[in-house]
Amino acid sequence: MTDLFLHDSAARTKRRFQPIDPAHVRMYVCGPTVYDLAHLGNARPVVVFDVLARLLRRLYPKVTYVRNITDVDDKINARSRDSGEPISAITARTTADFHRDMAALGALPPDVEPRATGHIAEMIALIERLIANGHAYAADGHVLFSVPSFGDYGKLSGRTPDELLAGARVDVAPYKRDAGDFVLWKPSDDATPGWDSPWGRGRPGWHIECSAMSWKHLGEEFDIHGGGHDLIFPHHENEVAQSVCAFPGHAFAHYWMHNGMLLVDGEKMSKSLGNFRTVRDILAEGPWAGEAFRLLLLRTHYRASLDFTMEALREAKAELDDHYAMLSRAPAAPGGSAASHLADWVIAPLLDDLNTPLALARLRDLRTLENAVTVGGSPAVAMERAGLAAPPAPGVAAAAFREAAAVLGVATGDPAAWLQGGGDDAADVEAAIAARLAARKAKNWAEADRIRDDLKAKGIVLEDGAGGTTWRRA
RNA sequence: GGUCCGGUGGCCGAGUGGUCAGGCAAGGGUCUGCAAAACCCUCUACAGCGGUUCGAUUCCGCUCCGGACCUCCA
Repeated sequence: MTDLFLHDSAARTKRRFQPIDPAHVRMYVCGPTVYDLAHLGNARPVVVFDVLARLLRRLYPKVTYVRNITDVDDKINARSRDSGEPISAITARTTADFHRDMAALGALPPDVEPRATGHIAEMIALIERLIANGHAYAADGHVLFSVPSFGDYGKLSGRTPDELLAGARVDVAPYKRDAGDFVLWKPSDDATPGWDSPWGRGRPGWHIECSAMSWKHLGEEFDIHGGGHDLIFPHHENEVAQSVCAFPGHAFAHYWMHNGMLLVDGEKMSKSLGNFRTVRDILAEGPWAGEAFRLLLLRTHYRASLDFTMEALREAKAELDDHYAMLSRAPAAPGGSAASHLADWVIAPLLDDLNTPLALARLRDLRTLENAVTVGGSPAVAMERAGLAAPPAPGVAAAAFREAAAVLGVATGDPAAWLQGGGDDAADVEAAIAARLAARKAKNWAEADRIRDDLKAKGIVLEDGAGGTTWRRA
């Protein structure tokens, strides 16, 4: 395997990935604020960084992937006020919903999933350091980060503080020394969650939690920080400011990765626009929908914006149908070096800034190769692309497919379950197939076709192959 | 208004200074009792206008269009 290259948002270019410690790669990704069901846009970073985590685990002996849960936030407080549901109930339920939805998308859990409310002490410690270092000040019950105290402020998002202020959409609070200063800690009234602190009972600002949790679980400096593109400013810009100023001499995240936005009808899906669709909505389409949506997400490069359509979801399902059909008919074969070599060929595009669309195209070539040697046909074109001089033995391309697909987290399920699951009439289908076989032996084509049409009406598709008749649900 | 990203064939979507992306859809074919599946073939595009170059879809400039960010956001 060759080197891994990642697009670094801070450098605005692709950089060769050089881990701080090759024996232990560390990655932090911004997780959800748990006050509502995850929408489609929330799923994109989860799936994208799930693939990156899988890839890193293939390349390095140890990977620690941290993704937080934000369970203290004014949106949660507002939700509780509106609905009357206790905050703890909202966050517990929404966290469980999030876990279930992301599992349905085939996303493996992160190694550590810290909760903001479990890291209040670390946040306070961080704020105290910032005050001691002259980068923060208490005012009117608040603690604010002093933006002018950090010369590199704006470097990540590529703006100057002046530019940022030019279009600011908010009124400047009177207790701010500088209009760009942002809140680290704010006072809570009796009806609002709060923790005792040197500045009185209060709660953290939005950005300090990620600085605290990444510090606690990954240290002052770590390899990769990920999240949605819309988080670059202000969230990540402020995180950098907090962490670098709290720990002078440390660079915080070495690589910043941001996924593009998911659009619906050409516009960003967001709660404020009210055009969001939940992951739950998609999962309701059928047992296939979670994996199909995952594939849909990976069919577009992670940094490009992606316009979601139901048609694209159905196309992704059709692609999985074909993948699983191939896997179900391919003979078992030992992995071996031929298979590993082919798997590496599929995985290689991922080393170039996670080029999942190209990797998926090569995965299809593996399917073509296996089909050609298993079912019949010419493997020539796929062979040429894969750089093969001779067709692989039956089962080898399928073994390579499974190995590569595991890195993408796509088509990793049981083929029979995918193709034939979702019903309890399997025995009836088998009986009908046997009856049709008898009719065919007797050259009673009318009866054979009647049985086939009968099954088709029930959503069962028959396929007569060299090895007998197989069936699947449409 | 400022900053940034992008416009690839009917649709989706990689990539490249000069010989192939790929998928879906469509049409044709091989196979099949007929189908289905599989495989093969066809469909040859890079928003527009300039510039650099022997040569530009690829680099540069301008224009048009779309999107994101500018202290809620994945």
